[in-house]
Amino acid sequence: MNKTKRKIIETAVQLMNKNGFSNVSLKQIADEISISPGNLTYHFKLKSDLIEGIHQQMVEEMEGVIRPMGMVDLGHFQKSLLYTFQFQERYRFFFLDLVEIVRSYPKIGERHDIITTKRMNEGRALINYYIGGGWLILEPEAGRYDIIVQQIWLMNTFWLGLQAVKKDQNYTQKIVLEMIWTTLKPYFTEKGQADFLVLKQQ
Amino acid sequence: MNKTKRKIIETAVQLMNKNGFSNVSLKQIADEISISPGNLTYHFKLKSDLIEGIHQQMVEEMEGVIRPMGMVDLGHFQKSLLYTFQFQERYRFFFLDLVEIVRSYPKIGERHDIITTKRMNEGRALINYYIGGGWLILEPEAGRYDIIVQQIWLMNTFWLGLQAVKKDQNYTQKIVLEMIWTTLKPYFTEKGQADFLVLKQQ
DNA sequence: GTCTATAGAGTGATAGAC
DNA sequence: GTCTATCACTCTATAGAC
Repeated sequence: MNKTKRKIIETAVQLMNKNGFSNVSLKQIADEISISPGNLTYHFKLKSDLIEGIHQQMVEEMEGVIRPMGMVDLGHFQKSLLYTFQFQERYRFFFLDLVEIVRSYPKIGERHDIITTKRMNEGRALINYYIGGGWLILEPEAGRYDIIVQQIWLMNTFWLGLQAVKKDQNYTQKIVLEMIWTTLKPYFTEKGQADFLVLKQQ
Repeated sequence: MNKTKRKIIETAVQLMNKNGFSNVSLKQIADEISISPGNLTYHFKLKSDLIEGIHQQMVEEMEGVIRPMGMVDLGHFQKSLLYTFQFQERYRFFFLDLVEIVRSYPKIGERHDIITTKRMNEGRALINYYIGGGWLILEPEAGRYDIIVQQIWLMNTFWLGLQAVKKDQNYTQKIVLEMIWTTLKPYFTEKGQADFLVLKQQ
């Protein structure tokens, strides 16, 4: 990808994070970067091409990062969450306006759906690993952990919205991290409990 | 409020639920209801007046309903959730595009923030009541139930987004209800457990 | 209370010169 | 690869007749 094309995407993301997805026009992007609207059109024939280009970059960046599947301990989950938070802050607009984006660009919706399913499966696999390793208790009833994975996914996906709506209280990454761990707390074994306390002190 | 004004609000809500908040124009509303744009402007001088009018109606409707505070058993929470779901389906657009609405109309944001704080406090009070009544165990660590209230609020506020993003799986009210109850399950006393089983069979 | 007509700004997209 | 110019459209809001 050439320099201008890259710059366009970078600027678009930056403006969307600032003003919200629906409130950024092609002209605005062109002005910010000091190129002509016609030039922008040369690089991305349609607006949807630009949006899909941004999403493509997101996907690559997300996949490109080592999500260490050599699961060693509870710290893996913690690291995974912290990376996700960082990623979400970087593409804030996407998670804040997710519904509108998916509605307006169905292709992105489909791709995101696939990714989501994949992540939920990974989450479930991680829980199984933690059960096997003696950090989490056996599933107390059929489907319990599946529901917990969904809870965590929902919190992890929409917490930026919570932050945007309730501005006064500071719903920081730290709080969300706590919310997510709290979901798992009742299911810790003694070993899990002990390791979690160590993790918390770090 | 006169008939036309009422009709405008009703139609606006209906169109926004269908097409998304940002994708509904004043002209569209006027066309749908077969009045002139000028007439619409007569009833709501500015677009923001219309949006605030809709929100006003939402608030009134929400407050107008008896949220029975004579808390008797776990069924109260269930009823309260089911009413909320119904309300959310009715004003789908608001919860799906909450972030964008709050961003574009700060007045609504402020009002909504106050309501949210109030609801969270109600949630915490309900949990205290359930502890006192022997349905829930004592707080296992300081602040645990506060976090749980926030988890429930987040799930309850953004589950429609989950539904919109993951279309294939059916994230129905039933599933969300289960997600929310699952959050409380580990904290049931034996009495709580027993009463919940009865509730589930209804 | 309802209408028509229109202003004025913004949108995405196209054509063609350089 | 970048520019200018412009089209066709949509949006909110206003003015004034009925």
